[in-house]
Amino acid sequence: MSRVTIQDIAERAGVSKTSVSFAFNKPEQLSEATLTRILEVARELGFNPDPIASNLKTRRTGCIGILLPQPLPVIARNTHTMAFLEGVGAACQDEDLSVLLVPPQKGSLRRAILRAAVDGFLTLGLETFRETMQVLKQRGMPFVMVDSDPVEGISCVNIDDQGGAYAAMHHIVSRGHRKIAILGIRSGSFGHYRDYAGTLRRRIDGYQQALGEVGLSLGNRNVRLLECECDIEGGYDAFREVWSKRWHPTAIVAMADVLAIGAMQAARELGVDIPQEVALIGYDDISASSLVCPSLSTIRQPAMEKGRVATTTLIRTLKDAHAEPQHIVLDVQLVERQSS
Amino acid sequence: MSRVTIQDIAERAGVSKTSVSFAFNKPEQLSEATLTRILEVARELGFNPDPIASNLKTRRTGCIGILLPQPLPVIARNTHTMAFLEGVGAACQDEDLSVLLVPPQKGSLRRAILRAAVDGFLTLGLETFRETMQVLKQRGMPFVMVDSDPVEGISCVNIDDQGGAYAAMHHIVSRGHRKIAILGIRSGSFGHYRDYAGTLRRRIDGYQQALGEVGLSLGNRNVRLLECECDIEGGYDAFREVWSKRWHPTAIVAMADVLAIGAMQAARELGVDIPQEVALIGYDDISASSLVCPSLSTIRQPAMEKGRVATTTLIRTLKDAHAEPQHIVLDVQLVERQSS
DNA sequence: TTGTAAGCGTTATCAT
DNA sequence: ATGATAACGCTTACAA
Repeated sequence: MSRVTIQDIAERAGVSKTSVSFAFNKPEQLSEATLTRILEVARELGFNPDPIASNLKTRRTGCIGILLPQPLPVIARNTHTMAFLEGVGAACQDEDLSVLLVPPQKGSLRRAILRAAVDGFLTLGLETFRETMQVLKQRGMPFVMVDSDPVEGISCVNIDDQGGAYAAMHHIVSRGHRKIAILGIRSGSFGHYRDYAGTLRRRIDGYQQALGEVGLSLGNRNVRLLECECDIEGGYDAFREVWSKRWHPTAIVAMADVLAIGAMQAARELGVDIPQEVALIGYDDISASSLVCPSLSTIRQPAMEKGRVATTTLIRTLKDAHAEPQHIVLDVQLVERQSS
Repeated sequence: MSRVTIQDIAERAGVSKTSVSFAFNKPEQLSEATLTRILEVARELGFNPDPIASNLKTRRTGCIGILLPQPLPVIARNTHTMAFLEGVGAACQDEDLSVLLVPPQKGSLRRAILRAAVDGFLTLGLETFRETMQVLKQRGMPFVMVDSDPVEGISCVNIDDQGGAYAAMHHIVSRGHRKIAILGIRSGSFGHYRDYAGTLRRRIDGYQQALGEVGLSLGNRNVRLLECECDIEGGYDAFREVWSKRWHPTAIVAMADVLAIGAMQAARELGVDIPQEVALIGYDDISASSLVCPSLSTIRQPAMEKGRVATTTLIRTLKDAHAEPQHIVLDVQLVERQSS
């Protein structure tokens, strides 16, 4: 028993393929009699229009892709990304769009982009965004970049990364800390923070700015950067590593709450008191941050809002290819809690 | 400037469409000379095979759909689901599959299923699984059901819901609690827990079993069920509601950790001590549960493993349509922490 | 190694 | 209100 097609229904109902198509897409064009007859036959044979064929013809998939910088398992572990997804979902609901998660294929985003059957892309915190942009443009597909460096002529949604990082570090140094470990996010420029781009770059800049105001700097002996896998375990490992050395910081500034929370766990295990022995501040304000003990000071960024805004921007472009590209920057906010 | 197709490349390179197709899919079939020429031309014109057209012809999309029982924003808020997704992602990586998140469209899963361009589905905690199964079968698409009632002839992955629920409630009653509030998950059978199916049904059964052993029962005056939206806020609201009444439980058993954590927040705000005044136990063991204060007793279920197993099962079916349907049940485990 | 030609299952255009 | 027919852009026997 091979696949039932529109053709089968047409024959069986004694009408043309056009009519069958109408029955599903523009029922109002059909007389009630034929409509019900067609639907009846379709139900009998268990027919439904093939979405792929339909996609090909209409050049629409009803589906937007989120281009992920890392494999799905890593992404799913990051609460902040999930909050972003929440916003995306909210914006998609009204338009009945589905969301395709597009991680790198065999390590290559290029492949992944070229194979994804979607109407448009959201890119999330790309490092290699120059190259990726190229591929996206080549596919001639609308896209909105989130957490990358703004680019002329392309819609971008960002948060005030530098301002937030400045606020975090300022908070720390203004409390007198002068021995500071920064838990960074491991990236393609591993070991070379000077080569950072996008979000990472701006955050480092913000940290540097606040450090500079008290005569410190990342090159300095007393300010150290560790680049971690961006999950709880990454932060956990980082703290243990830091504490295994002779040099101990009096404060830890993490580029993500997940890292801070991991560090907190390690600290607890090692009997290191937070905030007495080490002050700790994160970035993101994920929902766990207010729940942990001690509660985590952090920089709140509107992750969900970011997802929502990026998605509505994309949808606008989807509907009107000539919509003006937007550059949007969302505000962040220092949240002081117990960990600092 | 219209879309560049395989035809254009063929003409420009002076070869047939076949050869161009080979260049991208079976390069080894081509002489080095023609291969490079074709690729050269393709690069020049910025051509890449259209995935949708390719999907139609090959009847493969390289994409599996996760059928979600609720809108995406709700799902994204649930850490447990995200852990599941982590497992799905892990299993997809090797096969270069993407994941399409398929929430109900205009409230209807049916519509969503029929429009999704995927190779197979994972269903997640469906309540109306009878009807949904029907639609899935109609589409003739492989699928694996997760967290539903097992069905003959269809692969299902479940956890030992009843055993876990029994363990949770047993833990509570064995500590002497006789006034108990259960925070349930709001479902289609709202207000009628006797109509529950699937996971909810089995958990309720497990609770009942343990309650029965000490002469209690859900119908009882001192065992109350509240049905909550399954997120932190839902648990928060529920606790406030419970505490606003004259009747106060000495223990709260939540069907999900997110609910328990929400309740914990409300308790803190109201100055209610956990576990002194109320003992609290959850279900799932999401990552936040070990981090909150007091840390949350719960039933650990292998969410990620569930995702991984379900996905590999689906992949097996994808590769061999005649693979034996599997019924898999994963174990759970009581985790005693401070909240009880 | 490369070319020819027949689909894949729809939708869209233009008639009638 | 309904039908004939040509796309949509690609893959794949089969032939050369």
